[in-house]
Amino acid sequence: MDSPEVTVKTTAAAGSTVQSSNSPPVQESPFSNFLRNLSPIEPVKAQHVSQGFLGLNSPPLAFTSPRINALREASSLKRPRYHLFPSADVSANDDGCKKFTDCTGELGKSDSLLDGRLVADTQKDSDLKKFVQVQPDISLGRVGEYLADRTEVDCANYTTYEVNPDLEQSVDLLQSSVSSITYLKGSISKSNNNNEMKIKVNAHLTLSGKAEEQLQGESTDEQDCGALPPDECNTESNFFIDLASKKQECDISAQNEGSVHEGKSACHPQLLPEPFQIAQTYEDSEENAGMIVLHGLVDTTMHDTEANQHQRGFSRRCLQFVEAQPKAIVSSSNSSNQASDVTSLRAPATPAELEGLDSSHVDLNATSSQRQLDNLSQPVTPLFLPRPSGKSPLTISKPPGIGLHLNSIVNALPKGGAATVGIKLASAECGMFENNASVAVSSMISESQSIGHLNLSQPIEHHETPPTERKFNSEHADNFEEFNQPSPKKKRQKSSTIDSDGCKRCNCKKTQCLKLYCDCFAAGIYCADSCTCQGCRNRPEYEDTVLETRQQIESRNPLAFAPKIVQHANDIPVNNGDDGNRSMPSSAKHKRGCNCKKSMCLKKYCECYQANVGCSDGCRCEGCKNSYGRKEDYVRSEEMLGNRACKERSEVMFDNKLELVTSKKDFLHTEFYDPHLTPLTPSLQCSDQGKDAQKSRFLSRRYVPSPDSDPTIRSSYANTLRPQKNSDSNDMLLETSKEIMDVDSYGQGMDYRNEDMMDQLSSRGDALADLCHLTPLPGFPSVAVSSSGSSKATDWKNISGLQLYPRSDSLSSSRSLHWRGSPVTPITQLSGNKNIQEPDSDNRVYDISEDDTPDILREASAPTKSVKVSSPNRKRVSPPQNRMNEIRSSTSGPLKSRKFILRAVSSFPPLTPCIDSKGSTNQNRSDIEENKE
DNA sequence: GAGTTTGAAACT
DNA sequence: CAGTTTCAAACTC
Repeated sequence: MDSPEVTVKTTAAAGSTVQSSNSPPVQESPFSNFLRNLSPIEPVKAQHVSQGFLGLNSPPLAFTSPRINALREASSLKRPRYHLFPSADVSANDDGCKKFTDCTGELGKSDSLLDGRLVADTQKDSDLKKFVQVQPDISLGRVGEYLADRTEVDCANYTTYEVNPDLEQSVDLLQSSVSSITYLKGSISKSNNNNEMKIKVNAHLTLSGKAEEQLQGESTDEQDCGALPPDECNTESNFFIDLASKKQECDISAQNEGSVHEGKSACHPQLLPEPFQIAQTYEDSEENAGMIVLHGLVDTTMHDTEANQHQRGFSRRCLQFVEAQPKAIVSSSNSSNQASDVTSLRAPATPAELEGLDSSHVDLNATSSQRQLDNLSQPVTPLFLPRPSGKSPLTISKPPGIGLHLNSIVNALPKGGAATVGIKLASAECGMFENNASVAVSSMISESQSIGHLNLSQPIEHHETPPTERKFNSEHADNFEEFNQPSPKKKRQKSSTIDSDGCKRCNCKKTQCLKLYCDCFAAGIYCADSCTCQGCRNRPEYEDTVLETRQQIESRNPLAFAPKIVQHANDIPVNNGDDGNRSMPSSAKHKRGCNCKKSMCLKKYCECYQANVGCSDGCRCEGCKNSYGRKEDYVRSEEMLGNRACKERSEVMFDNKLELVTSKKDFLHTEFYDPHLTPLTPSLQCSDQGKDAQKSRFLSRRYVPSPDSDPTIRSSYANTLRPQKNSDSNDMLLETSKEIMDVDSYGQGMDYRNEDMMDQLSSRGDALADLCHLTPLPGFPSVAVSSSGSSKATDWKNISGLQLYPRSDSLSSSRSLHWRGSPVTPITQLSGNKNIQEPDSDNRVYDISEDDTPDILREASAPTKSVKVSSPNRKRVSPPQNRMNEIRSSTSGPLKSRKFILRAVSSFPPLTPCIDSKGSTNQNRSDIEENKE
């Protein structure tokens, strides 16, 4: 674990571009050696395992929990991730959020809320400052950065934070003596009178010091409403930010960097690689409870039953399978010894506080926005993590997903414009028990990404939801739908399946809501009161039954609960739409594909269409006229892309190799160590596809509100990406990063993330591109695995990156990153690596990312896309979990290839790209902003 | 709101 | 794996 921390720092530094000067020695020594010694694959596994289950450093206590808990965790764990993604999406996509907000005033409010709140609470800030003063090294600075990014704070301010001499020293110390570690946690929670926004920030800092020091500080603020605008008070939201996982920090930081704009460059990414876990939980006292958890890493230490309980409390309606959330929560709450808990902030406030601590650099501009957001009460910000490196804050855990359940998507996205983030989060909370894997990943975020809305949370207890909140939620939900779906149909959905809250509501009569026929069940959420189902057993009361049933279903089809929509590597924009607006979320596609015969994929009978995704090669549809993209077009585009991608990649690689080397080293460190933490980030970092982006579609968009609704986002997005496609490697990177982000976002959150990511990546896009090329990470087998739904916690943990998988689709190059996260991926990579330049590679990546299970299966398979995956028949094909595990663990066949790759890479770590990407982000961001404007 | 259509899920 | 049945959403009236 020690090493990871160090690596993180180094990576951060690299990201900042300051790499060479500051961290070089430190960075390389521990990690590089380690990496060199270890085969690339192995390290990843080891870390991965440790993190996943054990929690980063945390003791296995959490795991010790009874089997029952374990089961839940397995499923629940995934869920949390899921949540994470959404949140991550939000956080990561700050820019995107803004854009989104711009498009929809409400959304903008939500964004502003986070920022504004943060800013608003000066007191909190003071508290934070104190905390910070006590331990300057603490990663909190990162948080501040992150916040700053959100608020568009000057980088300089962060730099002060980030560049803590202490940290650097600590790094050195670490090198010299790994044994000593300082662990810090800061948890900040804030509760509002009416609405509770609790943000707990647990920052674990590991300082390699001679002596081990544990600092604990807790501060609790309950200023809330008083300080905050009354609006905020309306809803209760709990944010938990755990900065526990070091590894994740790297990823996050990299991602976050994107958020930081120009200032980033100035800022030095020296922040320690501390894991961040940010979990946001929204509770509608009434009905809705949503939690978003961002875990870079899962701290086992953090796990507490309390956390679980807490969670449950929050997610009333949602099944709680995720470990991550609980952990995060627990960590914040318990933080028994290790961490200092600072509770006080509302989500928004926290960032501000953090910033304030350091230098109060953060711009308070957000305040105005804050107020706007206040009403929302939904914490959009939740997920942000401050980056160690400083410049840009962070990355957000990507949503799990990319792959979103259709259901989840529906729930999460569509309705509220303003609350998009919150909504997403809520959706995730709501339901998603998805597969273990899915949960873990997303998530997206997200996993699959989605957040339960207010309704989701409805616990039995909380049936009562204040009308006001409900309205609020419903409104958001509506917005969401608008985004996702064509305006005309929105209404329909609302009336029928989606309830005011934006949550699904079913009408099952014979299945007791325990089969996939039930949208609620399929989405991993409990049925709500609004459901008109008969004999419903998909309720918290029947949790055991639900879990059992789920397991059964998963046993038959591991991917049953995995997100149905996966992002695609290809970017080819598909505007098939009848509506010009409706460009496809090109990058996304339905995992299994549809089988429509009479609807021509123009009605919601078609799952692809329903998800606002174009049909792909996996579809068996007849007479496809999917407005989001026809199957035919898809196939063609892919063919075309394959060739182009190869060429581009090869070119870029050569150009950028040199530059990348340094950055890569850092990156590798971070990745290896961090992979677990932030599976999502990798994808972002490595988006190979960026290159391919041209070809590739914009999958992520699908998550994003429908183009129609959200022109701004798209436009910015499109602008940034497309124009640059072919030109420079940097451009490529940017594009890729964007895509990645989209993918990552898991759908909804994706866009935002992308933006951030872009920013981060932009500066070092070149490096990233190279890396991508150089280190063909396998897509994300892991993701696939996770999605596959290994219900088991272990799998989930291993897969931690699952959420990422969605992204993986988009990014071929990113594979490397993914690869880290998921051991399995390597296999694919291997095959892919050889042929990085090969045309097929794109496809492969694509496939990997796309398919949940397929990846695993593919392992051995050659680069060629696996049409199979998409084939409808696959439905039940999901690979056995065991197998997946084996694959992950197994180093045999794949390993060889991996080793080969790694060695080559050793000179430049695949990870480095991430850093670079981060650095680049700034530029990207600016671009994005411009586009927005 | 009732009835029909549709395609996924489940079953054989 | 293919074919059939069941199911509930989507859709129409």
